[in-house]
Amino acid sequence: MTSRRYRSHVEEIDRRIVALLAQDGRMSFTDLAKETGLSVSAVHQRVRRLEKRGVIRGFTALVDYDQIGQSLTAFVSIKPIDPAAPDDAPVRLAHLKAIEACHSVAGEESYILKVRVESPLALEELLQQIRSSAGVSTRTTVVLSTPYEHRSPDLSEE
Amino acid sequence: MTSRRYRSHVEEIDRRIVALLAQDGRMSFTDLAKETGLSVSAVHQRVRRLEKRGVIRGFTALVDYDQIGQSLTAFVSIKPIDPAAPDDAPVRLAHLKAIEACHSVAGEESYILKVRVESPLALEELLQQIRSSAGVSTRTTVVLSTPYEHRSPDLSEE
DNA sequence: CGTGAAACCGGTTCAAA
DNA sequence: TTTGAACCGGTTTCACG
Repeated sequence: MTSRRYRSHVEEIDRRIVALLAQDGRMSFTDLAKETGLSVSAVHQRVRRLEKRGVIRGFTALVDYDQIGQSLTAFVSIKPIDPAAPDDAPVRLAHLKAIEACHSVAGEESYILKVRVESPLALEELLQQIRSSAGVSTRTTVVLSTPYEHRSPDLSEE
Repeated sequence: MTSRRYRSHVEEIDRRIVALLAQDGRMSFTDLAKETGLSVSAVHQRVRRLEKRGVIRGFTALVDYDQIGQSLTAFVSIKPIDPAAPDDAPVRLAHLKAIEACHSVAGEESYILKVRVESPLALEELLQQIRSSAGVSTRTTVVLSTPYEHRSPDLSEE
């Protein structure tokens, strides 16, 4: 153990497992066992525990949405029109399937939404739905291209 | 087939497969076969083809970074200090592991970065590295909480 | 929390249509 | 492109340390 800060051995292995599964979500328990030096069933147990604790929230396929018709991505920042009204935008917007993510943020606006739609027309319609559903004004930044996305942070040192 | 626009049967099945794997990246081929009405090996072939075509770019575990020490998320918008200089920010920034995504965008700024770090101090250091590596000014929006993320768009109608 | 063995189930390949 | 069969390898559970 030569790291500057203390970290228990089990945490170290769990981080390793998480990093490996972030890199390849379908890696087999057999391969995880080889990489971590544990037995297959020990790794199996740890992954189950990580899922139950919510450290691993699930597994997903990374999809190239350009190739399946959802080729317009945008960030939509929203701001309540009535600052006194209850701030329940996330719930009010949850039914809109085009919204991939919703982040509450510090700063001028209150939330940043990441949205994916088929076309500029679909974006226009979506923005109207967002404004009327949540009682907000919107500021939209259209994505032109994405050099990279979904890179997994380095967990070896924190 | 009662959809308004034409779509071939194979496309329909591929979309179904993609949607299912976006929902559960570890779903077995056996279950995919049941859901799609195909045989196991037919589904197997289709998934392989989707991976080769790049429609499925890979598989990953969805990680709760709060629980593993990367608890500060932020969006960093960047703008070149010299607008005449070559615009190679993505390559110049690629070595910074804390940058999870890089989007080229329309509007006031040229790129939006999504970053994850351990602490405010680490964010400060990262911003300095971004500015010096890419020759840009930065505008940072700190994420306070994330009501939802990684929701898969509805592929049934596009 | 770790292990190895046993039983089971899913992945992968193949020839055939 | 599809299928089913056959084989192989991974998953899962178990009793034990």
